[in-house]
Amino acid sequence: MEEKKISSAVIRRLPRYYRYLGELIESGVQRISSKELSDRMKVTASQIRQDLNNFGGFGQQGYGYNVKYLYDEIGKILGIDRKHNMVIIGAGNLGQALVNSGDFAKRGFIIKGIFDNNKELEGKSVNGVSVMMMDNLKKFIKNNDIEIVALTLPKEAAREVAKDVCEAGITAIWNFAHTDLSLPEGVIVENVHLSESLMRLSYNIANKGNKN
Amino acid sequence: MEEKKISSAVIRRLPRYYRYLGELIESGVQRISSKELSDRMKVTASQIRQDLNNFGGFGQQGYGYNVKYLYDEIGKILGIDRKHNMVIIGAGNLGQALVNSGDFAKRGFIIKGIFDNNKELEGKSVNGVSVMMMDNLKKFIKNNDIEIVALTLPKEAAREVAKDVCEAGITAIWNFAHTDLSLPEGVIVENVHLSESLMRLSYNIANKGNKN
DNA sequence: TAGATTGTTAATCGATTAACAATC
DNA sequence: TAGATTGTTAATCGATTAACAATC
Repeated sequence: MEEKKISSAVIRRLPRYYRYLGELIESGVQRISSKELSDRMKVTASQIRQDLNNFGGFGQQGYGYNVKYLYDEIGKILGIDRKHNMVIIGAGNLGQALVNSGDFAKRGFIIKGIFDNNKELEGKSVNGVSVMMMDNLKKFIKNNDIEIVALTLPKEAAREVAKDVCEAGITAIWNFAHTDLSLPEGVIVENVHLSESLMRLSYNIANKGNKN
Repeated sequence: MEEKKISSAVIRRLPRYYRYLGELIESGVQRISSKELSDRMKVTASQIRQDLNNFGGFGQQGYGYNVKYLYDEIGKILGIDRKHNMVIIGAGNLGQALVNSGDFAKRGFIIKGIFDNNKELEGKSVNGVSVMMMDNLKKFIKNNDIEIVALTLPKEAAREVAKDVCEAGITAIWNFAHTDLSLPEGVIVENVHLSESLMRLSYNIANKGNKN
């Protein structure tokens, strides 16, 4: 108990550590110091040690960190040491692309279903998952132990569906719609706003050179 | 000259202001105070005023902000008051989804081409844009005034292609590959790491309740 | 043991919030 | 003019970096 609150800045960096450690494993590196990792990742060694020590002492003085061990520990912290069942709502291009991508399954995020309310898509097979109609959604969530809902829908529909799935007991939403969702207490939202990302790129193009 | 450096925290918030202002315009609201906007956006009024005043005084004492004017000004700051030509490299599911989406064109990001090195995709029409082979890429970039390259490729290929397009004069990359790109000085990268986003969601699921 | 490198405390830096005078 | 609300300075808070004692 009495857990200290971890800042979101730290959490934002964890998956990046995880990715670098994964690549180190692939290239056969077994131990690494915070200094060496800091050189590769272009962050300070101090930040790496501070970040990790939010969760425990994973290193050893005079030695550094065992790559595989640290990788596994960060995996546990991130909650990817177990499977997460997911459904995609919205079988448009992006929704289908998510289903088609194998990347998420590799990390334990299992796409159990994809939903839409366009009758023409009903039954269409996307990477072996067939598109279902929205009226089956609530029942499907309950019967298939679904934890995460990804919303790849227009904003108005997304707001409605978000409300519905929360009523069905969902507490984690991966939101690709161009809107913020206002949800009950305790429901977690992770937003992916692609057009905002592109605008930041555009800002940096427009202000290139103002680096002073 | 003597521009003060704007922090990336501010830049990250700008597109969100832009989005809220756009919705206010749609619902016919003509003026808004920082207080009122802060209530809607769940940020402090102080932060809104500080953020905006990095770029100029867009409001009026005793009145607030003119919604349409502020919207347009933020659009200019973000560099979306003009068109940006873009190509997508990697005609997989995600690449095709980006081409199929009309959202980017609406904001002035025009997808001029999509490339792959899979011969089977050559000539395939995606939303009216036909897939080209990579050996045409450099020439296409030069002849079509391409400013932004989106990389929707596996990481190894992305690193290579990034190098190539920089040689062809590209200075802005929208990177969806699961890797960081090391690029020449002055080249801008905006990363979209979907699996990292999903891991943050997973972290928050695993640590739900530790809100103290 | 000597050298290396962590874990952790202290110092610095930057971002957010509060306060209020300026002014529409 | 009086009321409202900005623009901006000052205060606070939090995150990052530096330093170093602990220890493998």
